[in-house]
Order: sequence, then structure tokens, then C-alpha cells
Amino acid sequence: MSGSPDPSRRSETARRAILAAALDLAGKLGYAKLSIEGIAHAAGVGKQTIYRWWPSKGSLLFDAFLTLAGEGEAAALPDTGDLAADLKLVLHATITELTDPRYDRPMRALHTEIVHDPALAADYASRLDGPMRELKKARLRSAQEAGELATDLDLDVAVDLLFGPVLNRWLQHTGPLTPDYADRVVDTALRGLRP
Amino acid sequence: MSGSPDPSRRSETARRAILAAALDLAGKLGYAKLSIEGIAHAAGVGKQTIYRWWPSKGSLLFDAFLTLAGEGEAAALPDTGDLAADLKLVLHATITELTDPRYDRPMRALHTEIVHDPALAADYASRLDGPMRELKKARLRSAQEAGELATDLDLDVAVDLLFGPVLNRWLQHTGPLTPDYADRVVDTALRGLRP
Amino acid sequence: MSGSPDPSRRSETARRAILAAALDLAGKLGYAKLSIEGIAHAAGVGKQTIYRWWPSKGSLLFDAFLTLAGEGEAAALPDTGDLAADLKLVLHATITELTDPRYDRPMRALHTEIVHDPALAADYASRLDGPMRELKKARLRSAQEAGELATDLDLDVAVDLLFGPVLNRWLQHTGPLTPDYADRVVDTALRGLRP
Amino acid sequence: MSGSPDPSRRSETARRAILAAALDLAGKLGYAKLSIEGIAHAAGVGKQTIYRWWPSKGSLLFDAFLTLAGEGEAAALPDTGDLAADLKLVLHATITELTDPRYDRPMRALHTEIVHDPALAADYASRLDGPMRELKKARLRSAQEAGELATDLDLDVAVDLLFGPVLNRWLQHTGPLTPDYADRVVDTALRGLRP
DNA sequence: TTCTAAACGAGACGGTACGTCTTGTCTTAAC
DNA sequence: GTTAAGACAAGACGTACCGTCTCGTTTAGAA
Repeated sequence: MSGSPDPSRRSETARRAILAAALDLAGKLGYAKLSIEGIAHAAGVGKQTIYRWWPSKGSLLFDAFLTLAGEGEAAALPDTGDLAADLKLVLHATITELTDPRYDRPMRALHTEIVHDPALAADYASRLDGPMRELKKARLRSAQEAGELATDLDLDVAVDLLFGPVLNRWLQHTGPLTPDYADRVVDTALRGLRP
Repeated sequence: MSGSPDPSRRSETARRAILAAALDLAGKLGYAKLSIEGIAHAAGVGKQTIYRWWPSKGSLLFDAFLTLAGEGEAAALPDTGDLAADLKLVLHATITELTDPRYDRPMRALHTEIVHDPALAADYASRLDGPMRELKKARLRSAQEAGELATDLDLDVAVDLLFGPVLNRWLQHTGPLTPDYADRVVDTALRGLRP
Repeated sequence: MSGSPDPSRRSETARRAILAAALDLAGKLGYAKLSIEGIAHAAGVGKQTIYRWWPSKGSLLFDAFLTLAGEGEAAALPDTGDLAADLKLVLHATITELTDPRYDRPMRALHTEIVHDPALAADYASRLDGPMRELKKARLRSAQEAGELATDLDLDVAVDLLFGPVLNRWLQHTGPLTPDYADRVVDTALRGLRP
Repeated sequence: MSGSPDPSRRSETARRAILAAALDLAGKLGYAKLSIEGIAHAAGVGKQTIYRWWPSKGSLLFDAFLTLAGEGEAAALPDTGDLAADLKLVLHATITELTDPRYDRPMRALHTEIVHDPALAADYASRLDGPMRELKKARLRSAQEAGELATDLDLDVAVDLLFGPVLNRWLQHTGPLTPDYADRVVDTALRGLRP
């Protein structure tokens, strides 16, 4: 019937220009002023070329992030044998990144779309957050083997407790995003709330 | 010169109609299709009446929430002497609320605005989240006195660990929002990750 | 239900700017490149302001012509007592006008719309062509009284015979549009085809 | 250099499908919605195949008409010896044709293009209108020999007077297109306007 | 009969314009 | 002098075509 586009004929040049322009404009303008029209113009591309290949602004932003993250992808989290130190190191790096306007704005834009689009959220979970979460769980498993963590620990919940609060504070502006906060989160979570 | 509006002449009828229409439409249409134009029309009000009294769509949504939350505001969290049980009870109620589309959609709309508007976030923190956080901390303090929690605990971090993950999972669609997940979070956080 | 716009609130400034821009661009660009978007831009006006008040590009062009023609409207055709000379004079003036690119192009644009839009044609007939035709018929009636024309003449057909061919030749590019052609049409029509 | 297409390799199948689709769609959709894209699709043909062989939409329409008209081409106008009757017969047939939506719409489309494209008009004059005009002049010459028309008549102008008004009234929607109107035109033109 | 070059269908591309929608400001009339 | 109503300039939305430009696939004439 309608016929979906043939990916083999897709222009790689245009694809790259669009993803680069999307990231760039998201960083410069922020979510509210980010328009498909503007991206198309900045990429030197017809609007239809965007609408042909991406179903929504969110999925375009997501693809742009994939290419960004896919480049310098860390293979694994640091493992010096000191879990707390390693976690703090990673969280400090995350904070540095989230504080950089070049990342802050496109990331907020992407998360806004995720909040309202479950399909996009599923994509995000399986292709960006999922792999990252696996790395985190691998580091925690290594700590379990080293006796630093309880063996019956629910690793998914542990990841949420350790990495969630920093992301949350950043997204919701609920307080200053400092390395000290990350340290307190790690210490508190590891020790537990009980006496 | 310009003359800012005189609050004493403000129409209470219009104000209430606007807040009700904002909540109603946010619930029916979701964030993307929520327009000031539509709210004005549904409230039987001129657009200027909205622009005169609210600086942004987010602050309007926020006021609408205040009136909603302000009505049946719980004075305190339950305190049966069993902290874990009390926390789970509260989180289960939260999950029930977040699962109701009548709350889900306007809440997402509000949080989207918060993500992009630090001023609104500050307002949210001081007038909605702040009081709630105080109630949570009060319950934790009571637990400290009962010896259920460490006395040197960082209460702000503790609140983030206990209540953050459920909110996060809801907002980011990172997994199914079940009472069981809340239970695991509470148990894991209280016990701590260490053996 | 939908509510049509209230003419009493219409901006006269915008109306005039739009009509002027439409005529100007029709003359400069010709029909094919004449766009509502371009007119709005040239008039310093939002597109919606055009769509609010005119149902089609044709009706806008027509209104633009009305204001143009309404200004220097001739009260009557010349009447020197010599019908043939008077007709030739008028037709020569018409040819001069139709030959001026400033008139040629917008006029072609308008006639193109008329060809495809009977409603617009009716408007044209009643408000532009109609009054003009009455002036022509008045001159012919005067000639009848002077004994220059048959008394039982079908005046509408006579007007078609005398003024149609020049318009036709102009529109259809069926031959050079010269004063000589006009003279031959007048002479032939007056004399009749029979011996 | 660029290399113009080699007509000997042209696909006759494609050519015919394109002309048929053009006529068909012009009749069904009218001029405004007639697109080359649509014609290509309806003909089962690539767009390039149209652009390769026709320089404009108008010239394609024109070719489509040529094939249509070329088939049942009348060799000559009727000649019963009664000029007025013969002319009325022909004009009545013309009116019947112009009233048929199957002809009306493509013909309007073609004439619209002619109005704006002198090159196309020249083609039209030499290949469609020209031959037809010769037939008309031949009939008039026969009438001259029979003493029905003045011997010094300007035949080109005579044709314009006799056949122009009906075409004009059809194109410009200036009045109802009835056989009676044709009769009045013929009678008035033959008799002349003078007493 | 094989080779080869052009025409073919298909459709992606950079663009322009469409007609609709919403934004935030400005204007008008009614109360 | 605030209100409901809504016109205004601005500009993004997603769609439809434009005319150009590849792609592989026929197809037809020359070797």
C-alpha cells in the first residue's frame, strides 16, 4: 500500500548532517525553541528528509544521542577494588557532563520526550540505558564477589539507589548538583539507613 | 508606566475556572496538546486574563496543582512504629495515584515544565515538594528516636533514596510501576547494600 | 459554532498593505510565482490575516483589482457622435493597458482564477465587468438613438462582438495585439459580414 | 555534451499511458489538483520519463489533446449552402462539447497554460487552432463565392467574430452557454450592427 | 547472440508553498 | 479599568509537489 522508504537508498550525508544539527541546535537553543524546521535548515536538508526517516522529534534526538554516545563508549566501569571510590569517580564524571551546557540542554530535551512517549522510552531503555545499566551491574557483581556487597542484593534496585538520585536532582532541579552530594548518596546507600 | 495588575480587582471566578480547566485539559489531552488558547476557551475566559496573572504555562499548571493538593493535604505520614511498613504504605498510595490517568497526565505536564524552568522548579521545591519532604523527614526523625534508623543519617539523602526511585521509574518509564518494586526499594535502602 | 470573523474589528492598515502587495507581486512575479506566503511577507502581515479575510488567492486578486479600478473609474465612454471612432479610441486605450506589463501580469493572474472558479467569475461579472458593460451598452444605445445602429440590436451580443476579440487575442496569444486589429474588428462588426 | 534523448528508443507504451493518464486526471481533478507526480503515478511511470519528453505541464496537456482531437478529426465544416444554419450547427456541437465535464476540465487546464505560456500558445495556434481556423475560413470563402458574404471581408476577423464569443463566454463564465446565444451571435454578426 | 548504452520504474533529495495552529501582544466593546 | 472576545505579526507544524539526481532493471540496436 503506502510503502515505507527504502533504507538502502538513504543518503548517509544527509543523515549525519541532520543528527549533527539536531545535537547542535538542542545545545544552543534548548528544547522549547528546537524545531524540525530549524534542524532541516541548519543541516541543509529538506524537511521531508527528516519526516521520511524519523517518526518524531524525540526519536531524532535519541538517534543523535546514540551516535554521540556510541563514539567514545566506555567498555566498563573502573574497578580498582574500592567500590565506593569507583562509584564516586563515575558519578563525579557524570556530574561534570550534566553540568556542561553542551550536554545539559540536549539531554533535557531528550528526557522531556521520553517522559511523554513510552515507545521512545522503551527504545531508550533497550539501546542507551540498558547497556549502561549492564555495565553498572557488572561492577556491582564484581563487588559482590569481592565481598563488598551482600550476595542476595537486588542489583537493579541497587543501581537505582546509587545512580538515580544524581540524575533526579539534575532533571528536577531539586538541589545543587555537587560531587559532595554524590559522595553522600554513595556512602548512605552502601551503609544502609539502619543503625 | 506599564502598570502591573491590581490583585484586589482580580476575578476569583475567572481564576478558579482557569485552574479547573487547566487541570481538566491536562488530564484529557496530555502535555503536547495543552495550549493556553484551549484553556482560555474551556474556562470561558480571554487569553489576556491568563497572560495577565501567570508568567508561563508551567506556573499555571503549578497553581492548578496547588489547589488540587492543598485541599485534602495529609497532615503527616502514618507512624505505626514500623517504619518499613509505613513507607511501603505511602509508596503504594503514591503508585496508585501515579497510575491513575487523571493524575498521571497533568503531573507529567508539570514535571516537563520543571525540567526546563529552574524558576518554576524553585517554586515547586518551596511550595509543594518542600512541605512534603518535611513530613517525610519528620517520620524518619521519629524512626531515629525509636532506634530504627542511624542517628547520624543524612535525612535528605535518605528521602531521595526512599522516595526517588518510584518517581523516577514513573517519569522515565524505566520499568513497571508495581507495589513490589516499592517494597524492594524500601527493604534494600533500609538494609544497605553491604553485607 | 465556528464563528466567522467580525469585520468591525478588521485592521484597515493590514487590508490595504495586503492588496497593494498582491498587485505589486502579481506584476513583478506573474501568476505562477505568486504565493500567499510571499504576499503576506511583502505586506508585513501574518499569513492568517490573509486566510481570515479571503477565501482564495483569486478573490484576493479580485479585491486588489477593485481598489485599483475603483480609483480612476471613468464615468462614461466618449461620445463624439462618431461611434466607430469612439470605439476605436477606447480599444486602443485598452490595448495600451493590456500591453503594459504592470497590468498584463496581474490581469492574466486574475483571469486564470476566473477560468477555474465560477463563484469568482460571478463576482467579477457583477462588480467589475458588469458596470463596464453597462457603460458600453449606454454608448451603443446613444448610437441607436442617433441612427448609427439598428434599433432591434441585441446589445449584449454587440458588446461581445466589439470588445470580446481584443480581450480574447490578448488572453489566448492568438495574434499580435495591435490598434490595427482593433480597427478591423470595429469596422467588420459594424458593417456586418454580408455583402 | 549533455545529450538530448534519442526518440528512436522512446517507449511508445509509456508515452500513451502518460497522455491517457494526463487527460483522465485533468478531467477528474481539474487544473488545480493536476500534478505531474500524480500523472506519473497513474500512468505507472517514473517522473523522469515525463520530464525527459515534455518541457512543461502545458505541453503535456497539449499533446494529450492532440491525440484526442487527432482521432475523429472532421475534414471540413458542413456546407449545405445555408451559411447561418451551418455555423449554428457547428457552434451547437461546440457548446455540447464544452458543456461535457469530460472535455470542460482538461480544456480549461490547457487554456490556463496557454494564457501564461506564449510558446505553448504558438504551438497551439500552429497545430490545433490553425488547422481548425483554416477549415472555418474555407467555409467562409465558399460562402463568399456563393454571394452570402462580402468579397472584401477580412476572414480572420470574421472567424473571431463568429467563433470567439462562444469560447469566451465558456472560458470567462460570463453568461449561460446556450444554443440560443450562439444563434444570436451568428445572426448579429452576419447582419452587422448598423441599420 | 552478445554487448552496451539509453530509457525505464522507482523514489530520495533540497526546496517552496500550502493551509492550520499556537504564541504572546494589542485593540475594541460591554459592564 | 478589568473583562471576554478576538484580530494581529510571527512562525512551526506536517503534507504535497516541484524539478533534479541517483539507483538497478529492461530493452533495443550495433557489433
